[in-house]
Amino acid sequence: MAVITGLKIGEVAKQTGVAVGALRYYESLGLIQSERGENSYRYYPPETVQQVQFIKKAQTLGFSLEDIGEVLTVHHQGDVPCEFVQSLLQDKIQQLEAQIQEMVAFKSALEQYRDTWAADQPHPEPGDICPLIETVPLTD
Amino acid sequence: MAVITGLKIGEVAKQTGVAVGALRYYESLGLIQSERGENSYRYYPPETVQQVQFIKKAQTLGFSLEDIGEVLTVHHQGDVPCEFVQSLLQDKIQQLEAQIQEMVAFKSALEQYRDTWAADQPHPEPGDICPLIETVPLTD
DNA sequence: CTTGACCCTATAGCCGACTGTAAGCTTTAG
DNA sequence: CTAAAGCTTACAGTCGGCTATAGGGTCAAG
Repeated sequence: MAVITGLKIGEVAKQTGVAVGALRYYESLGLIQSERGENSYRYYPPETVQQVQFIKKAQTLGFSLEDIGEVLTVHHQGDVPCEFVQSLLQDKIQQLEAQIQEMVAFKSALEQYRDTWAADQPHPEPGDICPLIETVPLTD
Repeated sequence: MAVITGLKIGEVAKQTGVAVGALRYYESLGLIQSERGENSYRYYPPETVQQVQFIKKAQTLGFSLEDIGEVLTVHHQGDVPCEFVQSLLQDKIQQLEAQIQEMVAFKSALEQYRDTWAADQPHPEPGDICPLIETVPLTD
């Protein structure tokens, strides 16, 4: 009879700083694995601590849990997923750049409104709620 | 007997380009109001079209429906909410600026990783999933 | 033997702005 | 008259990464 060894979920939580509920969530997504004891407790192999830290590090880089799952899939296939990670990272950088550009443009637009409105109030028309906002065009 | 007149929800939807479900949602938040017929249909006064367009314009400026609700509250109190709108706008601009700065810093960090990793692969240690990501520090 | 710390499952809630669905009335066009 | 279009309520689902809760079982210390 194989005695089940390993870390209980609270120990993994303590060693990684990740909440117990989050760990169960990771497991539900297949990011980590456990063996079950007769008490139905989860017992994690010691390397789980490293794996959870890996997840945290990847999150630091802006990777979603889904991204991380794909990286781990590549890993489980016996490959070193570094190339894949690099392409994901490049994607993230490009998405970030695009978002930044959008936000900068949007901020400029808002500043334009702010400055125009500071200069002079538009003449209100009947039915207006705020004559300032009424000057904003409808973008269907 | 007062005959109930006004626009049915589908007509408002057609004239504003806002989905019927969204209009009902706005009404549930108190952003627009209707009278009910005996058939329990909503009948909107004609100015609802303008009000919905106002909501769309305010959304264009990045205002949440909650923000817009506050603006409308000021309006219903009989005040012209332009000053309030201007202060909201200024807040949005500042939040946006802060977010942009964060994203720029984050992007730089990612580019640093990308460039470092392009230069040379770190030497893998046993248990590593991706030796690249293992170089990322844990930020508890 | 009891108490408290720990574990389990299953479910709901959060954030925002909706969309989609089911089941059932009402109105309108032909 | 009938069928389609339009309206109603009420609720579930979406997105991501969790947290929180209820109602239990298990385990270690004193």
